[in-house]
Amino acid sequence: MIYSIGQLSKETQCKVPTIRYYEEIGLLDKAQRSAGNQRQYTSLQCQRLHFIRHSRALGFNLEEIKQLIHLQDCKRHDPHQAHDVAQRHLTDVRNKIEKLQNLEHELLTMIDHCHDPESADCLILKSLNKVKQDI
Amino acid sequence: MIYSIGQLSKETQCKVPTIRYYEEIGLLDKAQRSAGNQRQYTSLQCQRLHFIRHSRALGFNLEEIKQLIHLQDCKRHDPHQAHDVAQRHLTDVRNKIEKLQNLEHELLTMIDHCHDPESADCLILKSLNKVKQDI
DNA sequence: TATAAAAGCTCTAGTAACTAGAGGGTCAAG
DNA sequence: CTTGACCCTCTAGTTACTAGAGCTTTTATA
Repeated sequence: MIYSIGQLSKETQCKVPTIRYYEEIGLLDKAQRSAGNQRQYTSLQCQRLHFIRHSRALGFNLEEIKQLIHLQDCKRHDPHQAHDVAQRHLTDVRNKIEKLQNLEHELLTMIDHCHDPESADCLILKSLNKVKQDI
Repeated sequence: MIYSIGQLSKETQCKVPTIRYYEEIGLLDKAQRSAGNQRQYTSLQCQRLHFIRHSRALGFNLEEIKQLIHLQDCKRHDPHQAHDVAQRHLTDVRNKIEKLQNLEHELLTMIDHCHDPESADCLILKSLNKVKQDI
Protein backbone atom coordinates (compact mmCIF):
# COMPACT_ATOMS: atom_id res chain seq x y z
CA MET A 1 0.00 0.00 0.00
CA ILE A 2 1.30 3.40 -1.07
CA TYR A 3 -0.17 6.57 0.35
CA SER A 4 -0.16 10.11 -0.92
CA ILE A 5 0.33 12.73 1.76
CA GLY A 6 -3.40 13.40 1.77
CA GLN A 7 -4.28 9.76 2.24
CA LEU A 8 -1.73 9.43 5.01
CA SER A 9 -3.22 12.49 6.60
CA LYS A 10 -6.69 10.94 6.59
CA GLU A 11 -5.41 7.63 7.86
CA THR A 12 -3.53 9.13 10.78
CA GLN A 13 -5.67 12.19 11.49
CA CYS A 14 -2.52 14.24 11.18
CA LYS A 15 -2.72 17.41 9.10
CA VAL A 16 -0.77 17.59 5.86
CA PRO A 17 1.47 20.52 6.87
CA THR A 18 2.23 18.70 10.11
CA ILE A 19 3.44 15.66 8.20
CA ARG A 20 5.70 17.85 6.12
CA TYR A 21 6.89 19.53 9.29
CA TYR A 22 7.77 16.18 10.86
CA GLU A 23 9.80 15.32 7.80
CA GLU A 24 11.55 18.68 7.91
CA ILE A 25 12.70 18.22 11.49
CA GLY A 26 13.75 14.63 10.85
CA LEU A 27 11.07 12.93 12.90
CA LEU A 28 9.83 11.14 9.81
CA ASP A 29 12.24 9.89 7.17
CA LYS A 30 12.17 11.73 3.87
CA ALA A 31 9.45 10.25 1.75
CA GLN A 32 10.02 8.77 -1.67
CA ARG A 33 8.85 11.06 -4.44
CA SER A 34 6.76 10.36 -7.51
CA ALA A 35 7.91 11.37 -10.99
CA GLY A 36 6.05 14.62 -10.37
CA ASN A 37 7.84 15.21 -7.04
CA GLN A 38 4.94 14.26 -4.79
CA ARG A 39 5.53 12.36 -1.56
CA GLN A 40 4.75 8.66 -1.38
CA TYR A 41 4.45 6.76 1.87
CA THR A 42 4.64 3.09 2.77
CA SER A 43 2.62 1.28 5.44
CA LEU A 44 5.72 1.32 7.58
CA GLN A 45 5.88 5.09 7.51
CA CYS A 46 2.18 5.17 8.21
CA GLN A 47 2.75 3.02 11.27
CA ARG A 48 5.53 5.31 12.42
CA LEU A 49 3.29 8.33 12.10
CA HIS A 50 0.66 6.53 14.17
CA PHE A 51 3.32 5.95 16.78
CA ILE A 52 4.20 9.63 16.78
CA ARG A 53 0.61 10.77 17.06
CA HIS A 54 -0.17 8.35 19.80
CA SER A 55 2.87 9.52 21.72
CA ARG A 56 1.91 13.15 21.21
CA ALA A 57 -1.58 12.37 22.45
CA LEU A 58 0.06 11.07 25.61
CA GLY A 59 1.86 14.36 25.93
CA PHE A 60 5.39 13.32 24.99
CA ASN A 61 7.16 16.18 23.28
CA LEU A 62 8.88 15.80 19.94
CA GLU A 63 12.30 15.45 21.53
CA GLU A 64 11.11 12.59 23.70
CA ILE A 65 9.49 10.97 20.70
CA LYS A 66 12.74 11.21 18.80
CA GLN A 67 14.40 9.34 21.66
CA LEU A 68 11.71 6.68 21.69
CA ILE A 69 12.04 6.15 17.97
CA HIS A 70 15.78 5.91 18.30
CA LEU A 71 15.44 3.34 21.07
CA GLN A 72 13.12 1.41 18.85
CA ASP A 73 15.40 1.42 15.83
CA CYS A 74 18.75 0.99 17.43
CA LYS A 75 19.16 -2.42 18.96
CA ARG A 76 22.34 -1.49 20.82
CA HIS A 77 20.28 0.10 23.57
CA ASP A 78 18.95 -1.43 26.69
CA PRO A 79 15.38 -2.13 25.62
CA HIS A 80 14.12 -0.71 28.87
CA GLN A 81 15.38 2.80 28.38
CA ALA A 82 11.98 3.62 26.97
CA HIS A 83 10.76 2.75 30.41
CA ASP A 84 12.79 5.61 31.87
CA VAL A 85 11.52 8.06 29.32
CA ALA A 86 7.97 7.06 30.12
CA GLN A 87 8.59 7.16 33.86
CA ARG A 88 10.04 10.65 33.67
CA HIS A 89 7.10 11.71 31.62
CA LEU A 90 4.65 10.25 34.11
CA THR A 91 6.32 12.28 36.84
CA ASP A 92 5.95 15.39 34.70
CA VAL A 93 2.29 14.71 34.13
CA ARG A 94 1.71 14.20 37.84
CA ASN A 95 3.41 17.47 38.66
CA LYS A 96 1.24 19.25 36.17
CA ILE A 97 -1.88 17.70 37.63
CA GLU A 98 -0.89 18.80 41.09
CA LYS A 99 -0.20 22.31 39.97
CA LEU A 100 -3.50 22.53 38.13
CA GLN A 101 -5.38 21.22 41.14
CA ASN A 102 -3.90 23.99 43.21
CA LEU A 103 -5.00 26.47 40.59
CA GLU A 104 -8.44 24.97 40.56
CA HIS A 105 -8.66 25.37 44.28
CA GLU A 106 -7.51 28.95 44.25
CA LEU A 107 -9.81 29.91 41.39
CA LEU A 108 -12.72 28.27 43.09
CA THR A 109 -12.09 30.11 46.33
CA MET A 110 -11.85 33.34 44.40
CA ILE A 111 -15.09 32.78 42.55
CA ASP A 112 -16.98 31.53 45.58
CA HIS A 113 -15.97 34.49 47.68
CA CYS A 114 -17.49 36.77 45.14
CA HIS A 115 -21.00 35.69 44.41
CA ASP A 116 -22.84 38.69 45.72
CA PRO A 117 -24.41 40.26 42.65
CA GLU A 118 -25.18 43.38 44.65
CA SER A 119 -21.63 44.33 45.49
CA ALA A 120 -20.26 47.14 43.43
CA ASP A 121 -16.83 45.62 43.01
CA CYS A 122 -15.82 42.22 41.92
CA LEU A 123 -13.65 40.64 44.56
CA ILE A 124 -11.91 38.60 41.94
CA LEU A 125 -9.89 41.56 40.81
CA LYS A 126 -9.12 42.31 44.44
CA SER A 127 -7.86 38.85 45.12
CA LEU A 128 -5.73 38.87 42.01
CA ASN A 129 -4.12 42.00 43.37
CA LYS A 130 -2.93 40.15 46.42
CA VAL A 131 0.77 39.53 46.10
CA LYS A 132 1.71 35.95 45.43
CA GLN A 133 4.36 34.38 43.33
CA ASP A 134 4.88 30.93 42.01
CA ILE A 135 4.64 30.98 38.30
CA MET B 1 9.29 55.01 45.64
CA ILE B 2 10.88 54.82 42.19
CA TYR B 3 12.21 51.55 40.84
CA SER B 4 14.75 50.84 38.15
CA ILE B 5 13.86 47.89 35.96
CA GLY B 6 16.28 45.71 37.91
CA GLN B 7 14.73 46.67 41.24
CA LEU B 8 11.26 46.04 39.87
CA SER B 9 12.46 42.70 38.63
CA LYS B 10 13.67 41.72 42.09
CA GLU B 11 10.53 43.00 43.75
CA THR B 12 8.19 41.09 41.47
CA GLN B 13 10.35 38.06 40.61
CA CYS B 14 9.74 38.88 36.99
CA LYS B 15 12.75 38.83 34.69
CA VAL B 16 13.97 42.06 33.17
CA PRO B 17 13.40 41.06 29.52
CA THR B 18 9.92 39.91 30.47
CA ILE B 19 9.10 43.34 31.88
CA ARG B 20 10.29 44.96 28.68
CA TYR B 21 8.25 42.43 26.74
CA TYR B 22 5.11 43.28 28.69
CA GLU B 23 5.66 46.93 27.89
CA GLU B 24 6.19 46.14 24.24
CA ILE B 25 2.88 44.30 23.93
CA GLY B 26 1.05 46.98 25.88
CA LEU B 27 0.34 44.97 29.00
CA LEU B 28 2.29 47.45 31.07
CA ASP B 29 2.16 51.16 30.32
CA LYS B 30 5.30 52.68 28.90
CA ALA B 31 7.59 53.58 31.74
CA GLN B 32 8.91 57.05 32.37
CA ARG B 33 12.53 57.43 31.34
CA SER B 34 15.48 58.98 33.17
CA ALA B 35 17.67 61.60 31.53
CA GLY B 36 19.81 58.70 30.36
CA ASN B 37 16.83 56.87 28.86
CA GLN B 38 16.48 54.24 31.56
CA ARG B 39 13.06 53.05 32.66
CA GLN B 40 11.61 54.27 35.95
CA TYR B 41 8.66 52.65 37.68
CA THR B 42 6.23 53.83 40.32
CA SER B 43 4.69 51.71 43.08
CA LEU B 44 1.51 51.66 41.06
CA GLN B 45 3.24 50.02 38.15
CA CYS B 46 4.87 47.63 40.55
CA GLN B 47 1.45 46.69 41.88
CA ARG B 48 0.20 46.15 38.36
CA LEU B 49 3.08 43.86 37.59
CA HIS B 50 2.30 41.90 40.74
CA PHE B 51 -1.25 41.56 39.48
CA ILE B 52 -0.02 40.28 36.15
CA ARG B 53 2.35 37.77 37.68
CA HIS B 54 -0.24 36.51 40.08
CA SER B 55 -2.69 36.07 37.26
CA ARG B 56 -0.09 34.28 35.16
CA ALA B 57 0.64 32.01 38.09
CA LEU B 58 -3.04 31.12 38.06
CA GLY B 59 -2.71 30.22 34.41
CA PHE B 60 -4.53 33.14 32.83
CA ASN B 61 -3.03 33.93 29.46
CA LEU B 62 -1.89 37.40 28.51
CA GLU B 63 -5.05 38.08 26.54
CA GLU B 64 -7.22 37.24 29.54
CA ILE B 65 -5.02 39.40 31.73
CA LYS B 66 -5.45 42.30 29.34
CA GLN B 67 -9.20 41.88 29.72
CA LEU B 68 -8.97 41.77 33.49
CA ILE B 69 -6.87 44.92 33.56
CA HIS B 70 -9.31 46.64 31.27
CA LEU B 71 -12.22 45.63 33.49
CA GLN B 72 -10.33 47.02 36.42
CA ASP B 73 -9.56 50.35 34.79
CA CYS B 74 -12.74 51.00 32.95
CA LYS B 75 -15.63 51.68 35.25
CA ARG B 76 -18.22 51.46 32.50
CA HIS B 77 -18.18 47.69 32.76
CA ASP B 78 -20.27 45.44 34.87
CA PRO B 79 -17.89 44.78 37.73
CA HIS B 80 -18.74 41.12 37.59
CA GLN B 81 -17.43 40.47 34.12
CA ALA B 82 -14.19 39.46 35.74
CA HIS B 83 -16.27 36.74 37.28
CA ASP B 84 -17.03 35.33 33.84
CA VAL B 85 -13.42 35.43 32.78
CA ALA B 86 -12.45 33.54 35.92
CA GLN B 87 -15.28 31.08 35.54
CA ARG B 88 -14.31 30.29 31.95
CA HIS B 89 -10.77 29.85 33.07
CA LEU B 90 -11.78 27.49 35.84
CA THR B 91 -13.58 25.36 33.30
CA ASP B 92 -10.44 25.30 31.17
CA VAL B 93 -8.33 24.26 34.10
CA ARG B 94 -10.73 21.47 34.97
CA ASN B 95 -10.67 20.16 31.43
CA LYS B 96 -6.92 20.12 31.48
CA ILE B 97 -6.90 18.23 34.75
CA GLU B 98 -9.24 15.64 33.36
CA LYS B 99 -7.15 15.18 30.26
CA LEU B 100 -3.96 14.84 32.26
CA GLN B 101 -5.56 12.31 34.57
CA ASN B 102 -6.42 10.20 31.57
CA LEU B 103 -2.83 10.46 30.41
CA GLU B 104 -1.62 9.52 33.85
CA HIS B 105 -3.79 6.47 33.78
CA GLU B 106 -2.64 5.38 30.37
CA LEU B 107 1.03 5.94 31.14
CA LEU B 108 0.71 4.05 34.36
CA THR B 109 -0.90 1.11 32.66
CA MET B 110 1.85 1.14 30.08
CA ILE B 111 4.62 1.23 32.64
CA ASP B 112 3.04 -1.35 34.90
CA HIS B 113 2.53 -3.80 32.09
CA CYS B 114 6.21 -3.70 31.40
CA HIS B 115 8.14 -4.35 34.54
CA ASP B 116 9.76 -7.60 33.62
CA PRO B 117 13.47 -6.82 33.48
CA GLU B 118 14.10 -10.12 31.73
CA SER B 119 12.04 -9.47 28.66
CA ALA B 120 14.04 -8.59 25.60
CA ASP B 121 11.66 -5.90 24.41
CA CYS B 122 10.14 -3.04 26.20
CA LEU B 123 6.38 -3.22 25.96
CA ILE B 124 6.14 0.50 26.22
CA LEU B 125 7.23 0.93 22.64
CA LYS B 126 4.76 -1.76 21.67
CA SER B 127 1.89 -0.07 23.39
CA LEU B 128 2.77 3.26 21.83
CA ASN B 129 2.51 1.54 18.49
CA LYS B 130 -1.10 0.68 19.10
CA VAL B 131 -3.30 2.94 17.03
CA LYS B 132 -5.09 5.59 18.99
CA GLN B 133 -5.94 9.19 18.30
CA ASP B 134 -7.07 12.03 20.42
CA ILE B 135 -4.44 14.67 20.43
C1' DT C 1 -8.39 13.93 -25.24
C1' DA C 2 -9.15 18.44 -23.21
C1' DT C 3 -10.00 20.80 -19.23
C1' DA C 4 -10.99 21.95 -14.66
C1' DA C 5 -10.93 20.90 -9.90
C1' DA C 6 -8.50 18.85 -6.29
C1' DA C 7 -4.45 17.94 -4.32
C1' DG C 8 0.33 18.52 -4.19
C1' DC C 9 4.75 21.44 -4.06
C1' DT C 10 8.03 25.19 -1.77
C1' DC C 11 8.73 29.14 0.83
C1' DT C 12 7.68 32.63 4.10
C1' DA C 13 5.67 34.20 8.07
C1' DG C 14 2.68 33.91 12.11
C1' DT C 15 1.19 31.92 16.79
C1' DA C 16 2.36 32.35 22.70
C1' DA C 17 5.24 33.88 26.03
C1' DC C 18 9.05 34.56 26.71
C1' DT C 19 14.68 34.02 26.63
C1' DA C 20 19.42 34.92 25.02
C1' DG C 21 23.00 37.42 22.98
C1' DA C 22 25.47 41.24 20.57
C1' DG C 23 27.08 45.67 20.83
C1' DG C 24 26.64 49.48 22.83
C1' DG C 25 25.39 53.47 26.64
C1' DT C 26 24.59 55.01 31.80
C1' DC C 27 25.16 55.20 36.69
C1' DA C 28 27.20 54.89 41.38
C1' DA C 29 31.15 53.84 44.23
C1' DG C 30 35.79 54.37 45.36
C1' DC D 1 38.08 59.28 36.69
C1' DT D 2 37.76 54.68 36.17
C1' DT D 3 35.58 50.32 36.85
C1' DG D 4 31.87 47.29 37.16
C1' DA D 5 27.13 46.69 37.50
C1' DC D 6 23.29 47.84 35.28
C1' DC D 7 20.64 49.55 31.38
C1' DC D 8 19.51 50.29 26.33
C1' DT D 9 17.86 48.42 21.48
C1' DC D 10 17.64 44.99 18.12
C1' DT D 11 17.70 40.46 16.32
C1' DA D 12 16.91 35.81 16.61
C1' DG D 13 15.73 31.47 18.96
C1' DT D 14 12.41 28.41 21.51
C1' DT D 15 7.91 24.57 20.66
C1' DA D 16 4.79 22.51 17.69
C1' DC D 17 2.60 23.55 14.59
C1' DT D 18 -0.74 26.55 11.14
C1' DA D 19 -1.86 29.63 7.21
C1' DG D 20 -1.22 31.65 2.89
C1' DA D 21 0.84 32.83 -1.72
C1' DG D 22 1.95 31.28 -6.01
C1' DC D 23 2.91 27.50 -8.68
C1' DT D 24 2.76 22.36 -10.53
C1' DT D 25 0.80 17.65 -10.75
C1' DT D 26 -2.79 14.43 -10.62
C1' DT D 27 -7.37 12.84 -11.27
C1' DA D 28 -12.06 12.91 -12.80
C1' DT D 29 -15.37 14.18 -15.93
C1' DA D 30 -17.22 15.83 -20.52
